[in-house]
Amino acid sequence: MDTFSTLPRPPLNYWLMKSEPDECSIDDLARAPHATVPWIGVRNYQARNFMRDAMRVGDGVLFYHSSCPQPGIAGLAEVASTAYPDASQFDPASPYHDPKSAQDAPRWLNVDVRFLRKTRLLSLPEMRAEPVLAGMRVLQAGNRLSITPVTAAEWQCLLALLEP
DNA sequence: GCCAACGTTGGC
DNA sequence: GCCAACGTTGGC
Repeated sequence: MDTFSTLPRPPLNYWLMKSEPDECSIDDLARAPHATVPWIGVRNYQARNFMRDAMRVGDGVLFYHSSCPQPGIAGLAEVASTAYPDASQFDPASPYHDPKSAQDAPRWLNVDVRFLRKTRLLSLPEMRAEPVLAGMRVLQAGNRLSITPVTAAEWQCLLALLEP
């Protein structure tokens, strides 16, 4: 019997995180140093709060390709850090520059995301065909939130669909 | 290019 | 604090 199995342990969470493949594709993530990228550029308070308040190291991440010819889930990743100030908000040369954010009170945060593996491209129509996934935010019309929570049931269903 | 959805801005 | 106008996202 595993002695450690009785120790209290915070449950992991699951997330879907959108990335435009022109900006950072699943292949870009795989090739990044340590196969890890800082998830910079989030400028939405709800998405920021997910990173700040709910993400833990080791949380599962569905890497989603958005605004591209074949939108859908392209790979699996994991949360590799807790949230810390997003440096790009203070860089005037960055498209993510926020002149209203102060150095001593950073408005925007990011976590690091680490590559786990590429999957086949799981398309939106395929996801819509699964009743278990019907409630996913990414399937709702007009959804713009770039980070959304995924339930354990949705996660299990998606992993099964992604089996090679 | 269209358009639905939704966050942000700014006048009052 | 309200709310109309505007801008952005993002699938189709």
